[in-house]
Amino acid sequence: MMGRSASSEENGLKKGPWTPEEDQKLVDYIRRNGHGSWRALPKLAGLNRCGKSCRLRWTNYLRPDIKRGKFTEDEEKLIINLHAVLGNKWSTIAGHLPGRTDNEIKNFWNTHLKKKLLQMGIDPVTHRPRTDLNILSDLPHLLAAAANLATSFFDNSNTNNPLISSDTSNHLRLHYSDTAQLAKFQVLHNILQVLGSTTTSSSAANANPANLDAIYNLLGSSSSSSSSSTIFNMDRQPCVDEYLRFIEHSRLDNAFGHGPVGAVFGPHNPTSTTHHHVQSSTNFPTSHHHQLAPHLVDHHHVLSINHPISTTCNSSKIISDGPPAVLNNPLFCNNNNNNNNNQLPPLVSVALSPDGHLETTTSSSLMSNRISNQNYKVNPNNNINLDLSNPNSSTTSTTFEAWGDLLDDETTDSYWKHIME
DNA sequence: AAGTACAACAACCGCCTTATG
DNA sequence: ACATAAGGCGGTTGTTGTACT
Repeated sequence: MMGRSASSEENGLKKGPWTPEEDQKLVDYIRRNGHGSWRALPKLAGLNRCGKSCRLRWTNYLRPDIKRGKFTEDEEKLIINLHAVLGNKWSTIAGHLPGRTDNEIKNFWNTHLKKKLLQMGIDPVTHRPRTDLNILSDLPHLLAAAANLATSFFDNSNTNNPLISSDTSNHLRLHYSDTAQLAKFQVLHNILQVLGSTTTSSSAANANPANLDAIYNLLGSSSSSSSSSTIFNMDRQPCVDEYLRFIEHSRLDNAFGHGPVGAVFGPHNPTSTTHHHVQSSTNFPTSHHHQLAPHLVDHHHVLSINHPISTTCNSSKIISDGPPAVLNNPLFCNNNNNNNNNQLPPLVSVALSPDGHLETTTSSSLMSNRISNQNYKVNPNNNINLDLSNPNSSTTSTTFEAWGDLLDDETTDSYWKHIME
């Protein structure tokens, strides 16, 4: 038995898992008559269930067009991409995966994808590097996980790996020693996020010099173990020094209230009134549900989105009553063209192109266009249409790729310029 | 072999929106 | 304009299956 007790409830209606006999009754009835009114259905079909239970059983399990079985890699990537844009809008996400139900996708996310992202040091809610305060205490584990992941992802033999784009330019074909450095840098990147994001909180202790020393030591010890390796063709030590100076700089900036890093993950400060179901209220999830990944917003393009648009997405009415609060928050913005040299780059950006396309892009593809992107096309009827026909969709930028590109891209963000140069 | 911990997932619950009178 | 019913959505629960000790 699964789920709830199968015993009769006080109203006399059965709950809990469905028996094959019940399934048969439901299927037979709907085949003959359609479901009609769900409330009336159970009686007519001879089922001792509430209509809601019948509807759920039909839509999530018995419907003939349901695809069962393991999620494919493409489906997995698509879910991650859609989640980065839509948040926990499971039904909307399900609308883009034929044959999959929202419930199935939700379960898959909670049991598989969430963990996968966490293991990579990526916050599954924001799709940004993890910022939880345990990250420092979890450093050894994270480092090991990152190294393992990076090693496997950058294995040349793994051609299906989402971190490796289809291009053959050897951008990402790093040697093992470099891979290890890459992994460390990824961890450091996370640490930086933590340091920056906690300096305005009561946990500012995380940014104390002792922690910086610890980080420095971490890298220092590594430098002696692989003396010849370099990071992206640069001497490591100056780079590390620069990185740590950057941390300090960010920290000090924040202390005086004008540093960008510390507030990157701050409140979204929504301007809209309370919306319990954001799908009918704004064209972006609100901070109330923590569904908008702040990094989705690209400051460079945000201004052009600053007009009311009414859109529908997968038949759910979405009305914008002005730009989401985060769009007005420079702290969530890319730094392509601003003076926040210290701000970390967003992994994915949302942009409205001149011809009215709402696009999501990775930090690197903003510049290099090397990786294709999901396109949300706003058609004349103001319907957002996720273009899945894109032949490059199998190489669509994901958080994984974004990380790879993030470390690979030498031109996208002045932040990385600042560090690397 | 038995016990324990965890993963998986169907099903439920409560809340919200939409439809209808 | 309002009340209520119905449908839909997202979060959560609780049992089963499996891996591990």
